[in-house]
Amino acid sequence: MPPKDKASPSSASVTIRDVARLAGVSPATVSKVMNNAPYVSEETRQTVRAAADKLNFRPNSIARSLKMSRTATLGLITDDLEGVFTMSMMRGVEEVASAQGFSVFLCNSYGDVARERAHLEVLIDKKVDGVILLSGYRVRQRGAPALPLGGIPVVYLYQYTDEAAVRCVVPDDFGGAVLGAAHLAGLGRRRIAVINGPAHYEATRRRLEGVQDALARAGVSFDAALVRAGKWYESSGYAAARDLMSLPAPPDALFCMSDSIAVGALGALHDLGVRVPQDVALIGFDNRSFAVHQRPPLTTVALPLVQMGRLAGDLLLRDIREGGSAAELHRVPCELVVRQSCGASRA
Amino acid sequence: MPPKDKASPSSASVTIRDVARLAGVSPATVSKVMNNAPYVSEETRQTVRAAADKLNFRPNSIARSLKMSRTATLGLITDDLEGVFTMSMMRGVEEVASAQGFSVFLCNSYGDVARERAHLEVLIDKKVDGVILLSGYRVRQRGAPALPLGGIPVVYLYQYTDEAAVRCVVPDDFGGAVLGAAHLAGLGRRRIAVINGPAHYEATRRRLEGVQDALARAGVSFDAALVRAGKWYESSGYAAARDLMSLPAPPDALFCMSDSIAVGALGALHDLGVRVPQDVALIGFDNRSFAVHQRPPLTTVALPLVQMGRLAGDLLLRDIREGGSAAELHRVPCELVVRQSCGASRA
DNA sequence: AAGACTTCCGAAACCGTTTTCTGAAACGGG
DNA sequence: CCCGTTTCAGAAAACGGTTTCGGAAGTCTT
Repeated sequence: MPPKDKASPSSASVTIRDVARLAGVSPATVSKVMNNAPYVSEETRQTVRAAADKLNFRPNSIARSLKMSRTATLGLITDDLEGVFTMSMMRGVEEVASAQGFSVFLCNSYGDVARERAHLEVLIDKKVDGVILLSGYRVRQRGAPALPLGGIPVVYLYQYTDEAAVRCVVPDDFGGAVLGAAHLAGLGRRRIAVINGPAHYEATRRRLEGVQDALARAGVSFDAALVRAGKWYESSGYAAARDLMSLPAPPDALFCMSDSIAVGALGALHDLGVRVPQDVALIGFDNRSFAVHQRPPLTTVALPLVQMGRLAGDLLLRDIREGGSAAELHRVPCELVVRQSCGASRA
Repeated sequence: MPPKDKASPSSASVTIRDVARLAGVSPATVSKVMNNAPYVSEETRQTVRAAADKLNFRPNSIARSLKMSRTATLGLITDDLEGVFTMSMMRGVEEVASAQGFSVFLCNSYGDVARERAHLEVLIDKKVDGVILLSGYRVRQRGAPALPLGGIPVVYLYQYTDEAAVRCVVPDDFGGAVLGAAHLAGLGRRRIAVINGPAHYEATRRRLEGVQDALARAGVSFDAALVRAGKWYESSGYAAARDLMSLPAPPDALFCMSDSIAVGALGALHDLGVRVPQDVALIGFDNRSFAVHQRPPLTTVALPLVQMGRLAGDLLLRDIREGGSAAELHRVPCELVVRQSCGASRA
């Protein structure tokens, strides 16, 4: 009996009017029970609900959005979808967003301003309730171009900006460095060298300040002759480590500002025949996935990427809910993950 | 003069009626010129356009979607947002989607069926035009749960399924293995061992068939005693390599079915004092980011992740446009990237 | 018993587009 | 000069929900 239309449970979309008709009430009433609005009797509630799920009714959120002008939708624009830190942060925001019933649009700008702007316009047109600008880079981007945000809340993730009234969430580089340096000092290391990233990064500056602070507090002297700055990559770490170890009084610990640098340094130490951690302790930064697979496994300070993503999502959702938008800078604390390259194992 | 409303170029949303009023025409006409519909004079076209961008008019795509019941929106559900292969595939689909004016919703199911289902329902409610189910795992997922797709097109990415009328795109594991094995054979290797992944993976089976095929074609005999199966991880590669090299007649080449396995094997060979590539050639699979940083840099067969993503996006968009949906399985070809672990350098 | 609330429900307007459908004007052919 | 066509423009009806508003009934006060 294919002609019977009763057999198919739904197929073409069933509207609020359909369930109203079946329940013998008005569309308005159906709307009210679907939204748990007051002033509808328990009896009709039951009737309507029964009708609704007999018809397998699912409210059309497009229609709802049109009326309410809220879409329960976020935009996420990243400048490097394939960046090594990107996906963990994305996981954080996706997690809190979907937990609160929001969906997130994914946009990749490839670091191109025009593309970013285009994405943003589409997002605005699609009436997202807020957007997160996520940078896969560490570069501090001062004076970002004024974006055509349609008056919706924005938060910058892993990115600084000078724009007024936007929130930023970044890792607490200073605190992270303190953690690492204190660890080294606590293990008895006294000549602590640092192999830093490029000088123009905000992160490197703050991390360096962090080790200085921690060392001062621990009573070990900081030797400025023991710091090298270079690139974030392995080769840079390799060269710097060789250089440092050829000093008349070589260091007994290497604080590397990235895990990549650390594996480079590890290679140099290996080539030089110096033992890690017996002769020199080695610590990295970032907690990249390969850190655990080094020999010895790398002690490192972890970037709180997922937490940063979660915080960004929470801030944005709160702004959406409450309308506020103070220009706060949130530094989320790093975490020390100790493995074996410093000579101490977990308690 | 704050009371003047003329100063602010837009602020509260300007609708099609506003520009109609300013242009002195009806809303219908404005709609027509915005969509380049025929039967409107060039003169009014100009007038309307002028009014539109004087008012900075941006059409409300929610309203449009409501009427048209097409949202220019895709859903992408991944079971492992942080998976090592996920983001490259995502980049591919984002690329083609946004190039064609589509936005993509990002959903992370954590491999949890209930969560996947929940996401899917939200996507359906949000009236996405199609969805991509992206698996970060290699596991073949036969008989996936029948999902409540609301009659919209779906494509499975990096994932097999038995469901009717859905498209799948996966890498051509067989062809990739042929590439690698032929490379080894062409370099004169005769005793080629393979360190495989778990036996229950479709990928491992096909890859093994690939090397057998290539070897047969190259006239080098395939020794079944020279294959080991294990996990995808380094430790597995390490153990297998040691085992293989302790044979009375050890192999002169190791075909590792993942780059992780290969670096494990590389470690074993190093510990054993056998030289790579002089004594034994080593080839990996996947082209992971760390492959290039090995010593020697790893020759490997690259998974065509971005291309797979692009293809999935193209297929889906085509289905959306044309309504078709044949259940095709697309195997996209892998690519050999030769570095130094096999003794041949690039031409 | 009359008035003041309170509860319950539905008619209708609305959100901002698109799309008929109708009609007027211009045009062209015989 | 009259009668098809064709071009152009607008009124109005959707699309599928939410919300205001008013009316009807019921419940408490005095």
